[in-house]
Amino acid sequence: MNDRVDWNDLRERRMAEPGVAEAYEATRLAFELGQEVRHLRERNGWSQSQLARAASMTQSAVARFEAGGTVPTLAVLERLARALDRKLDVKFNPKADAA
Amino acid sequence: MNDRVDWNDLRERRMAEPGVAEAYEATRLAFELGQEVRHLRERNGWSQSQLARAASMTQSAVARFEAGGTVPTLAVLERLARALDRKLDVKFNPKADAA
DNA sequence: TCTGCTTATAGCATCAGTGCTATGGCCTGG
DNA sequence: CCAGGCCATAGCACTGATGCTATAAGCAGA
Repeated sequence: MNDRVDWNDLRERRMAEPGVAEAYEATRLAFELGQEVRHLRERNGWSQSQLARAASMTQSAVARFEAGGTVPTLAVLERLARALDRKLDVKFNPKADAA
Repeated sequence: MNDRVDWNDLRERRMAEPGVAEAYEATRLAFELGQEVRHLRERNGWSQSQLARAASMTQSAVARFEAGGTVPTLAVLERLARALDRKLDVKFNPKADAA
């Protein structure tokens, strides 16, 4: 879906930067969250515009987010979760027993 | 420990604003995360400075965060998780079966 | 009491995420 | 062929989160 995208490059370049191993994780997380949201949204048969409305944001913001174009804010994630009728969970789990 | 703090006020006022129910959640989450980190940190017998070093940030940033002064970024949470030898988990769980 | 370590805040600069608006490309149904 | 809906991006302004530096207060311990 994103072949000539520009953010893929951006992301890859970001994750390649030296000493940014942690940032890499954040970027990866952002990407995964984006995919999850897209998944949930499609599961509900909603368009980006609809989700946007439900989450008090714009279609462009949703697109940007789903594409992993930015590392989302907790506030945004919260709104999306609400819109998707989910519960946003953020926690520090022991490495071993991953969730 | 934060009696004459200023952020408590700030936070409370934030959460009181009308139509900011979602933002409220984010603020609350930030607060809880701050407490959790503080807890973990103290459990390890570390000072804010030490944690800061380990997480590539400054003592002031850690203090601000622990006090719930700001809604943290995923990047920061990620770094803190690493420093505390934890795994940052962010997910959209079904409301019913809370985590 | 002076020293040193710890936490709480304050400014200030900078960067990144969001909102908003506007396209462009794609597809599908008139 | 045109209209309309959907998604990907762009450009711009604004706001908020961080980093950095410096300082004040509280608390030992020498």
